[in-house]
Amino acid sequence: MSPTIKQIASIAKVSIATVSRVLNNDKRVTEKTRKKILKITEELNYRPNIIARNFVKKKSNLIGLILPEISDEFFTEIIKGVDELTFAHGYYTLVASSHKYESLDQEIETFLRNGLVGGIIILVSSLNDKIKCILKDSRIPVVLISGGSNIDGFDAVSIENYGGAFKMTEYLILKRKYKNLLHITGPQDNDDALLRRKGFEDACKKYNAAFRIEFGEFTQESGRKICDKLLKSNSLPDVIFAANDMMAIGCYDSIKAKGLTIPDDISVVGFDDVFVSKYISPPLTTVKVQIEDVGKTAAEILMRKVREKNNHKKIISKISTKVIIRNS
Amino acid sequence: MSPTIKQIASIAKVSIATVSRVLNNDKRVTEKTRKKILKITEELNYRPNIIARNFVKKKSNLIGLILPEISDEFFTEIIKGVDELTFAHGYYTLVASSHKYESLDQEIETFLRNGLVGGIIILVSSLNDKIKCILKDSRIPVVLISGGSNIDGFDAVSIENYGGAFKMTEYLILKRKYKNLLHITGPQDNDDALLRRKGFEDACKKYNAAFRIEFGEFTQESGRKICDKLLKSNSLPDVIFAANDMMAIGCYDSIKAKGLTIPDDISVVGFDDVFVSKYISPPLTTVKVQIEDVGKTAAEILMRKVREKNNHKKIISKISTKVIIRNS
DNA sequence: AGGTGGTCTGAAATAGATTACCTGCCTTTA
DNA sequence: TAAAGGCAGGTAATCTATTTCAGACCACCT
Repeated sequence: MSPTIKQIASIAKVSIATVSRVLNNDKRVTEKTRKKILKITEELNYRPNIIARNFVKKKSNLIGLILPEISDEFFTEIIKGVDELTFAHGYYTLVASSHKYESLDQEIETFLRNGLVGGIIILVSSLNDKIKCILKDSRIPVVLISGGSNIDGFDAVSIENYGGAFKMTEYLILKRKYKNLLHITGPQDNDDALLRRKGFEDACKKYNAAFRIEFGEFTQESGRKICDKLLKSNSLPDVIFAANDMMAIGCYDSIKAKGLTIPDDISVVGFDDVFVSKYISPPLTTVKVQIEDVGKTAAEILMRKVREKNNHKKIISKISTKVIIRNS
Repeated sequence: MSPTIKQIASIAKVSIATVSRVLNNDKRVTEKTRKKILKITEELNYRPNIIARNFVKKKSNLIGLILPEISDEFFTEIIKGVDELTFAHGYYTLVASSHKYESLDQEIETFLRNGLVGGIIILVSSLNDKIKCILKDSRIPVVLISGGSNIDGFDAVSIENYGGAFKMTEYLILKRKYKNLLHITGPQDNDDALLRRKGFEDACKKYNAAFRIEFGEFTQESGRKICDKLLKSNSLPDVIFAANDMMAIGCYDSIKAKGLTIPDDISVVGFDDVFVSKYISPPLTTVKVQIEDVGKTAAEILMRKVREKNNHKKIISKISTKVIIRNS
C-alpha cells in the first residue's frame, strides 16, 4: 500500500496536521521539522492521494474537454492546445466525446454535476436552449468553443468565421476577378457554417458579384455529390467556395472524375486549412485557422476563471483567420 | 450546493445506508423504499459525487492515456479507440502527453502513484529499463502500446510491424519485380522502426534482392533530405520503402522538385496509411494499420485487468496490417 | 408459543487529506 | 514580573459515499 500522511506523521513523530502543512508549504513549521518530514516523504517515495485531496478541498484538478466527436485533426489540435496549457497549471485534461451511449446534453450535464472536474471546455456546433440552460446554472466554470453566434453571456472562444469567409470572397472577386461564385455551406444548424455563409454573401453583395448557395454537410461525400450535380447542369460557376476543406476535397474528386482541371476549368477553395490541403493536387487555396490557439485560449480563460472565483466578467475571444493562397 | 446522499436520506426519512443501497442496486431494499428514494433523487436531480465515491472505494473510474505527444492522426485514432471503449465501461479517459514541463518517465511515475487513475495505457516508442522498472511494481493495471519488441512480461498491444514490412517487401520484389530496394528507417531507438527494418531486410534476403538502408527520423523533413542526397548520387534504387508515410511524402517532395515522376522514374512506398496518403499524387502505396483498433484493444485488455484483479496472465495482442496498393 | 431463518434497515466506522481552533511555550514590553 | 502576543504544532471535525455488523421484524415450522 502506498504510504499515507498518517504513516509519515507517525514515523516523524508529529501530527498529520504538521505533515499536511509541510506538503502544502504552510510556513508555520520550523525548518527543522520541515526537513525531517521532507526527508521521510522522500524515502518512502510518498505521493499525496490526489483523489482524497480533491475530495476534501471540494475541487478537482481535472478539466473536462467535451467534443462532439474525436475524429479529425481539428479536434486533435484542440486537445493538444488545451492539454498543454492546463498541464502547466497542474491540471489534467479529461477528454470526452459524445458516444453512442449518451447524448451530448446528458454528457455535459453529468460532467457539470458530478464534481469530477473543476472546469469544462465545451465545443459545440450550435448552442441550443437546453444546453444554454444547463450551462447557466453551472457551479463550475465553463468556457465554450463555438461558431461564434449566439454566445452572449458565456465565456467563449470562437473562430473568425465571418471575417475569414468575407476576406476569401473579397480575394476571389477582386484579385481573381471571378464574377460567378458558388458557396457550399455546412449543416444549417452549425454556427460556423452560418457565419461563413454570411461572410460570403455579404462580400458578394458588397461587390455586386453573382452568387449561389448549395447546402452541404461538411463531409467529403456531400461535397462530391453536390459537385456531381452541379457538373451535370450547364451553369458552372467560376469558383466553388466550400465551407470547409473536406467538402472542397469532395469537389476535387468530382471534378477530376469528369476530366476537368482545377483551376482552369473551375476553381475550388476551402476553409480550415487541414493538413491534407497542401498535399492534394493542386494544393488547395483556403482560409487558415490556427486551431491549436483555439484550444489554448479556451484553456487560458478557463484557468483564469478557476483561479479567480469572483471575476464574473465575461470574456469572448476570437481567433483570427488568414487566407492561404495556393493553386486551386 | 448539490444535494448529497445525506439530504436525500433525511428527506426520505431513511438512513444514508439505504440510499446508498438504492443507488448501487443492492437488492436488499423493498420496492416501496426504493421507489420513494428514486423519486426524491430525481426531484433533486441528484448525482453522486464521483470523487467521494472513488475515494471511499479506493479506486478510480479514470484511465490515463499517456502519449509521447498529441500531434498527428495516429494519436487521435488511439484516443478515439480508447475513449470509446472505456466510456462504455463507465470510465473516463485522461489524456496526457509529455510536455516541456515533465519528462515521460516522470509523468508515468506520477500517474502510477498518485491514485488519480485506475489504470494506464502507455504508448512508448521504445521501452527503456527505467520505465520497465517503474511499471514492474505498479499497483494499478498497465497496458502498453508498443512497437512490439522487448515487451515480455507486460500486457501489450503492438502493430504487426515486422510482418507488414515483410509483406510489402515481398510484394515489391515478387509482383513489381523490383531488384534494387532502399529502405529509410525511423529513429534507431524506435521499436516500430526496428521491426519494420528487420521485416524489410529479411524479405530482401529471402528473395535475394539487392538492398540498402538509410537512417531517417520518421519526419517528412528527414525523408526529403535523404531523398535529396540520394538523387544527387548516381545510383538510384528501383523503389524507396520509407518506414512511414510522412517520410514517403518527404520523398515525393524531393522527387517532384527534381522533375522526376513517381512511379515511372522511381517508386515510393510507405507504412501507416495516414489520411493524406490517398490524396497525394500519385496516391501512395503503403501498409495500412488499423490504428483505432490498437486503442480499442488496449482499452479492452485494460478493462479486463481492472475488473478481474486476480487474473495475472499476460496478454500480448498484435494488430494486423495490410498492404494497400495504390499508384506509387 | 417459542425457536429459527431470512429479509430489510440503521448505526457507525472508514478512507486520506485539509483546516479551524486550541494549547503551550517563548519572547517582548510596560 | 506579569500580561500580551506570536509562533509551532496538536486535536478533532469535516468532506461524501460505502460497507460491516448488528438489530428489528416477520413468517414459518415444530
